[in-house]
Amino acid sequence: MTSGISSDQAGARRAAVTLRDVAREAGVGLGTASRALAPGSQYVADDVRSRVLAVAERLSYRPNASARATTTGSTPTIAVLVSDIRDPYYAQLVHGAIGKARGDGQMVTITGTDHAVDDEVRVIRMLRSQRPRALVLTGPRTGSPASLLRELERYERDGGRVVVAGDDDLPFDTAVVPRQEGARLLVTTLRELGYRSIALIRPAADTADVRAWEAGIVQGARAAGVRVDVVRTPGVERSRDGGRAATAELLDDGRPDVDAVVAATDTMALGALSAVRDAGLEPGRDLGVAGFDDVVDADDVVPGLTSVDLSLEAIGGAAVDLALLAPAAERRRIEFDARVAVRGSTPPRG
Amino acid sequence: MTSGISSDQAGARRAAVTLRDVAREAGVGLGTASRALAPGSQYVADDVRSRVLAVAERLSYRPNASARATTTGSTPTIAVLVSDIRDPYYAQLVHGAIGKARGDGQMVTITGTDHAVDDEVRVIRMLRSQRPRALVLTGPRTGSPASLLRELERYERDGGRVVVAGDDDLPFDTAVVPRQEGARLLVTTLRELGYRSIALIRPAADTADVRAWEAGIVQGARAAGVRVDVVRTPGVERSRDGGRAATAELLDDGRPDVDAVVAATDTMALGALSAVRDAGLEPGRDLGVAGFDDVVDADDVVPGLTSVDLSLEAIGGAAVDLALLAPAAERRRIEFDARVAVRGSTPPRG
DNA sequence: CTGAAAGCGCTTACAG
DNA sequence: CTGAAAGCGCTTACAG
Repeated sequence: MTSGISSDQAGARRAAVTLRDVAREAGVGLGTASRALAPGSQYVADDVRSRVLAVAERLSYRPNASARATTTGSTPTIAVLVSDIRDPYYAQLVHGAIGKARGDGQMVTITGTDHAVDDEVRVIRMLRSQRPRALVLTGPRTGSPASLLRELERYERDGGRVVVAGDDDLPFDTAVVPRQEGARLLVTTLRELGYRSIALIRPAADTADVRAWEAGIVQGARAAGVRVDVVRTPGVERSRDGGRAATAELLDDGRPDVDAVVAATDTMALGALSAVRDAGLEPGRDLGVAGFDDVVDADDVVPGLTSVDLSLEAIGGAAVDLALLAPAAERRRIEFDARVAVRGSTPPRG
Repeated sequence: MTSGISSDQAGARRAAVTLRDVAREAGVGLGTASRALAPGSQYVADDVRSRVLAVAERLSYRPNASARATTTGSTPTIAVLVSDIRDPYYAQLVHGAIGKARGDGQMVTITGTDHAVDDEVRVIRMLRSQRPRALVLTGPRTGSPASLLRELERYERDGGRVVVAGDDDLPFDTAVVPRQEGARLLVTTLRELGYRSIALIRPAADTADVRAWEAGIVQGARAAGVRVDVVRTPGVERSRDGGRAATAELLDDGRPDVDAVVAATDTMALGALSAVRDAGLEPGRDLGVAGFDDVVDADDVVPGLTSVDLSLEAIGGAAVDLALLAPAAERRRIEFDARVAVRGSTPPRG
C-alpha cells in the first residue's frame, strides 16, 4: 500500500461523454438525441436516428444510468439478499437470476445478510437508497417477520417490487422451492428401491424450509407406507458436523431397524456418511443415506449421494421474471418440479 | 403467470420521501438539510442537525442514491466480473469482496462474462453506463487483451478504477493470487513427505493462471530436486473429466515411476482420483494426488484432497481496498501467502 | 417529427 | 452556520 491519499476521493468524473455532446455533434436537440437513442421511441426520422447512433458510437457514448434513474425513479437493478454466496444453494439461485436478468437488461446486486429479521431490515433500509427495481428475498429467516413486513411494504409503496425465491411463507410473489414435493418424491422413490423405515436427520432450528421438508417426507411416507423416525437431537446445527452428531446418536441408540438415514440438507447428509463409517458400517450397502438440495457435486463423494434436485437455477430466473411483472392484486406463485437423483448411497434394497 | 400488463412499467415511484420533504418538515433549507444528513459536514448547528435527523428518521427518509450519483458522478458500487458464481473459486473471491465492501458502504454488483476478451469488452461497455466506482476483473481470460485494455482505459479516463483479482498479467492495481508461490510450496511440501517424481495434469489451454502454476511447480522442483513430467494431452479441459482423461492417459502409458499426480485445479484433481481408482490403484496409498485452490470441501472426498489454499477471500477483500484507493502513477500489488493443506491423498512416502 | 423548457432529487459553491 | 440558486445528465410533456 503506497498511497496516503484519502480513499474517499471519487476521481475526476466529469470527463465522460454526455448526451449533450452527442446532440451537439449530431446537430440535433437534446430531446431528439434522447429519443433517437431510446430503443422504443417511434417519433424520430430514420436518418436522424442513424446519424445520432453513429455519433454515439463514434464518441463511445454510454448513457448515465444514474441520471436516467433520477428521472425515471428506479434503477434497472435487482437486489438479491443472500446469507452466503459460497453456499452452493445461494450460488445456484443467484446464477439463475444473473442469467435471466442479463437478458432483460437488468443488473444483479448481491447483498449479504445473516437472514435474521433485524439484519434484513437494516439491509433493506440501505437498499432503499439504491431504488432497485426489485428485492429478491431468499433463505429461511429467523425472528418474527413483523418489522420486516413493515419495511417491505414501505419499499413497495415507493414503487419497488418484492419477490421471494424460497419458501412459501411470505405474502409476496414467490418462486417456490419445491421442498415439500421433493421430499415426498424422495420417500416414494426410496420405497420403490425397497426401503421401509427411515430416520430423519434435521437441524434443531425449526425454520420454514425444514418444516416443509419434514412435512413432505411425512406425507410421502404415509402414502407409501414407510415408517419415519425423526431424530431430534437438541442443538444440532445445519452443518456437516450437525449431521454427523445426530446420526451418531441414532446409531448409538441401536437404531430401531432403520434402513435409511435421510437428512434435511446435503451437507448434513455428508456428516451422516461419516457417522455411518465411524460406526463401522458401509454407507449404501449397510445403511442408505440421502440428502436434499442436490448441491453436492455427485461424483465428488464416494458413494455418490442420493439427493433431490430443486431446480434452483430456474427458480432464481423465475424470481427475476416475477420481479419484472407489474404488481398485481393477487399473489403469484411459480413452482418448478423437483427431481430425485438416485446414486450409490441408496442402492436397491432386498 | 396471470398478468398481461407490460413488464416495462416502473410503477409509481414518485411517492418516496424526498430531501425537500425532510427540509420542509424540519423548517430548514434544502442545503442545510443536505449538510445535516451528510456524515462528514461540520458546518451545521448541533441542534439543527439533530432536528433534521429526527425528522428523517420519523419519515423513514432514505436519500436517493441515483440523484446523489448524478451530482457526484459515480455510484458507490463495485462491479465484479466473474464467469460463474457457482464456481467456488469465484464465490470465495466475491464473498471476500462483499464483506469488505459492506464495511465501506459500497454495494457489489456481479456481472457474468465468459472471460473471452470480446465478451468482457461488451460487458464493460454496459457497465460504463452504471458509472460504478470500480471494476474488478477476475479469472484467466482468452483472447488478445488489446481491445480490453482500450475499453478499460476509457473507463479510467472517466474516473473509474480498474482492479484485478487474479493473475499478475494486466497493467492495473492487482490483488495477486499467489499461484506461483503456492505451487512452489506444494512441491517443497511433497518433497518433505518423501515424493520424488511428480506428473503434472494440466488443461490444454495455456492461460495465465496455469502458466503461473506450472512455473511455480517447476521452480520448486528444481530447488527441491524433484522430477517433473508434464502431461500434455491435447484438448484436455479444465474439468473433472479433463483431469480424469489426462490421468488415465498417464497411467496407460505405464507412468514413468511417478509417485504423485499434481493437478492444476482441485476439480481436475478429483478426476485424477477417479482415474487412479479406475486403474485399480488406491489413491494416496499407491499414488499421491494433489490439487490446487483448496476449493473442494476437504472432508467431502475420500481420501481428503491435498491442496493449496490461495486466500481467495482475503484477495477479494484486498481488491476492494485497492478499488477505493485514489489512482496513482505506480501500479500497486497486494499479495497474500499461500498455504499447503496436506490431507490423505498424499500420505508420507517411505 | 423536433426543439426548448421543465423537472427528477440531490450537492455544492456563493453570498450572507 | 444557513438559504437561495445553479448544476449534474437525463426524460418527457408541450408547443410547434
